[in-house]
Amino acid sequence: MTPPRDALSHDRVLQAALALADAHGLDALSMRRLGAELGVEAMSLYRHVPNKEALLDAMVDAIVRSWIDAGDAASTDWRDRLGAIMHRAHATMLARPWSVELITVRPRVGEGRLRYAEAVTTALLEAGFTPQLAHHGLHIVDGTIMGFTAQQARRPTAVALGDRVQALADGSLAAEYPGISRTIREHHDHDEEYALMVDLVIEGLARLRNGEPPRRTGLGADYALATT
Amino acid sequence: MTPPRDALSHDRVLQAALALADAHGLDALSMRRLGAELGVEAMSLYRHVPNKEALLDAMVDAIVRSWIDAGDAASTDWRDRLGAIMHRAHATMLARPWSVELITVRPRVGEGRLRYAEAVTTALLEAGFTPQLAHHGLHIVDGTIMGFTAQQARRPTAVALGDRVQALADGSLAAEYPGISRTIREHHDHDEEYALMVDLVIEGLARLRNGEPPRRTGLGADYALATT
DNA sequence: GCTGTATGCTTACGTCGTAAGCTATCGACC
DNA sequence: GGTCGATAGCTTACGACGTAAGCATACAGC
Repeated sequence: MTPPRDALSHDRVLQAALALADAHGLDALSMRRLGAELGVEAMSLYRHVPNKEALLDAMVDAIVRSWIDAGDAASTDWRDRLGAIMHRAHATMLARPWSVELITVRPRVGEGRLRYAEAVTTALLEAGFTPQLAHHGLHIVDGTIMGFTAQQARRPTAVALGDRVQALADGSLAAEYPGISRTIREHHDHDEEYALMVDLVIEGLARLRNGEPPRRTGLGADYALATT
Repeated sequence: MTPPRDALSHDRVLQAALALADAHGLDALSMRRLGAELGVEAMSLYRHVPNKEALLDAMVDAIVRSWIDAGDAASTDWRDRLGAIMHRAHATMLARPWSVELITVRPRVGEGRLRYAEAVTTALLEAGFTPQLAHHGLHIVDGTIMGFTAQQARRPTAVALGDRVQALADGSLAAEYPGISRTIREHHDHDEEYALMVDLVIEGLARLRNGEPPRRTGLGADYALATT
């Protein structure tokens, strides 16, 4: 009945999943609905994808793959190479807010993640970082990208219990939260702020490479975990 | 039938939810199972919790609340105060790996999160940061905590497609991923690495406060998002 | 003792991921 | 050209899930 021209395939399923998440969010991505979007029953998808988990992993990898770019290696300055990757990662994740949750949480490593890790690692190694420090650097860069972006993605939809955010903004909670009340109304350019953090991290990495001894902070205090 | 001594309450439900997640992970936390754990039907929980979302939010807030400590304000050095908070946050999240996913993703702000944000913000303000910079600083600290911890929590369970991680470790993929292959075998103390990043971030913040002009990295390149 | 209110239980609905098996199409070969 | 195996999609079904609606019980205040 269905002409083989619009036959399913792993890639068509993947693209449709990305499109569906883009259009209606991650919660809307059910196998049934995804099938419907492709004019097909849910179970038909299982001919091309082992299960939903694998599909999510493939989505993550497709996105992470776009973080690196052939042009990166052309630049000789490791700072620019790293900065470009970090900014591209940030921009692509924010363009699909649902991806933040997926990427920060899924542990499965695909081709895309490996290539991204490789790009960051070699940039550091070529810049003269020891293997040990390059390893640390990868994790620091990785954590920076994910953490800042997740925090930023969380913000627009942030709602405090009982509209406390509103109360903070108009100053009526100034007694209880004086610090936040003073800062919350600052004008705020998110991209600018991210650029600030990227520079901060890259500069910090440079100092590590140059062997400047890190100053140990906050480890003296007893920060034993208080299990509530 | 049930004596009123072990009556339910919002708090008892919350504690049971935390315990259940601790024992069997977040996926095991269903209303039915949580009820069973309390010797009660699932629907009975709804007398004390509006819905599952609210319960998850309460769990997050209970954990975040433990990140700050009355002792923090005692220390005069803002670096120590910040460092203590960051290390405590890291430790408590890692003690309950399932919490990482919850905390990094949920946008709802409760009492605990507000108090944590307030603690970080006032530490920065009292250290002489401008409100604008203190605001940035809060987000940078927040991003650092979440990002690094999420990345670390993801790692132990990381599995690459077709055991590629194994292949990387024994060097058989050295041609394709030379950088990773060189660094992956480095001995690795996660807490040490986190301490490195905490110091890096705090040092970076200190420089910002002192007005050292950040060096702009990676913004020249075209990092336009490539929508796959 | 009566009654109103709080608490937990029962039943039911719609959704989810996916296992098992059926059917229909099509290319390759005798 | 007729047969046959493989491939792709469909049907049905099961056991979860969150939660809406209404019932039953048990206690507090009069």
